[in-house]
Amino acid sequence: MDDKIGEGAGSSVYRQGDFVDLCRGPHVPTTAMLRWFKLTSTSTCYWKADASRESLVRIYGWCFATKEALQNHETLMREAAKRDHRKLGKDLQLFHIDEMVGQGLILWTPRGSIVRNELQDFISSHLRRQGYNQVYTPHIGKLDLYRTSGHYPYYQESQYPPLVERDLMSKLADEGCSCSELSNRMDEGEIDGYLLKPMNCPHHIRIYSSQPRSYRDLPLRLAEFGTVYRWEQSGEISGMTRVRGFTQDDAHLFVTEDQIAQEVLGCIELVQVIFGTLGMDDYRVRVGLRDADSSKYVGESEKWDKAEQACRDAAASLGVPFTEEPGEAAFYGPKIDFVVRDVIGREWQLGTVQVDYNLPERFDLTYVGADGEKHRPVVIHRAPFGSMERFCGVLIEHFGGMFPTWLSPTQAHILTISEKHIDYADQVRTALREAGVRVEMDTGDDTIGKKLRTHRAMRPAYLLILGDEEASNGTVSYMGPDREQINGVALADFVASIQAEISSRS
RNA sequence: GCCAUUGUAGCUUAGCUGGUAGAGCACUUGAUUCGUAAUCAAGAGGCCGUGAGUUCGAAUCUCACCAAUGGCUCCA
Repeated sequence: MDDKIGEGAGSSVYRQGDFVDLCRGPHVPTTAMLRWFKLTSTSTCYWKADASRESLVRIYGWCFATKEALQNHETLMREAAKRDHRKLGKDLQLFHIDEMVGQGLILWTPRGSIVRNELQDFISSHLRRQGYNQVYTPHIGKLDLYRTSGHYPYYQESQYPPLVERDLMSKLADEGCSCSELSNRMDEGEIDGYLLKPMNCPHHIRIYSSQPRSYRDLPLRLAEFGTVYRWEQSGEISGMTRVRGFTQDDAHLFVTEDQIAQEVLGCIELVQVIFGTLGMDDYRVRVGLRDADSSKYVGESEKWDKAEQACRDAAASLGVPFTEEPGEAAFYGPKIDFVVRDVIGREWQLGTVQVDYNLPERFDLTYVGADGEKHRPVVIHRAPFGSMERFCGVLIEHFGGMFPTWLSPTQAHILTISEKHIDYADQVRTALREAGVRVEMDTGDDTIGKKLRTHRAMRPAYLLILGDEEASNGTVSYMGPDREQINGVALADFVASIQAEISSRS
């Protein structure tokens, strides 16, 4: 009780029949209020979340005061289940996870790759506008790089174990080196190996240090859709939202101290633009600070204080409410996270902006100031989408698989009434393709009813229906994203309007 | 990783207390050429997650492993 409830803080006790519960509450005054209930699942958990203790059975259910409220909730949950990205990902052929490839490793299929590419193009266009430089770095790096960055000791449990060169391995085997000895000698830096990169920052930092830098070069903004690998416990892995290999829309901004506020703000504005375009307005802002257990973090306390204050100031200038949460910081610095809620109420951390005084120190980064002296830059880490995998997973659910036209894997599906209309359909397809529209065509011998049923299921932005009427007048009839039907639009007009819709990303 | 549940064709699934598999959709072929959410018919497709064990005999029972789902813990 002492460590759960702080000194002087209030506590409450609830009673229901013979059951007495010490709980923050609130509880309902009486279970008589919960007339309608349904048990939904059972699971286990541990007393005080300690896996070494015996497990307890937990029973989950829904209860409501009225039958209608319960039924409404059930309907809502059924609708939410239909939007599950794991289900839609399979039905709409957006991605595949293969047992033979491995748990938590996403295979992007052609349709899903289109969505990802469109998103990447979208963000890249904003980065160019904001003066970012695109870079590419490899997927592995020497262990020594991560010893310097601090990832190796501080982030070890989240990493795949190091790769050791073949010759070195056989030499160590000849010497009778045991696995635990190997591991110890790697920890002590006697043996080097390569690590699958868990983060992109060390590589980007080495690009910074590859040249002498002047204050005139700053801010230097290095961006990469960088793929990283993290060892997640098998039970954590889920669909696209929690995986072992993922691509961050990453960038590292090398700035002077007085550029921090402005650059952090620039990052946050980018996040807001992106969320705004995609209609994601159910998100909250979290300022992640370090907690009392200082062994989890690298760097000196006064640097942390400065960085935490910078994050607070930036969040405050946003004009949206934010929470400060101790223990949510990265191991090298505090951060501002954008947390979105999915259709079933789960929260996902997507975009993140982190202020880092520590890595510049560890890598001895410098720039020459106007005074001719060497100064230490500050690094801002930022990933407005978080990772392409998680972001696409959340987006699939956000849109229920019905992507806006610019993101839609196939933007127009052409359906013919009969084989008489194939020639005209070909013309329509050519016109759309030349306008850069992604088209699919069904000239098969199914009835139009069947074709509509089949193609609607794939959720294209537009369904075009072509028959005698359209072929003889050079028009199209279509159902747009709202599935309202519009008939007899001149082909050229339709092409122009869909093209405008796509290029404006509306 | 821990606890629980689950694993039958590309998808959704039937298969009772053990006697080596059925269906719908999708697919292929043929017929049909059709105006708004399933045209008709035929065909093909399964070592029942993997490996052991019990048994005369295992999709079915036992064990181990793999994977998924729901939680716990952790995270982008």
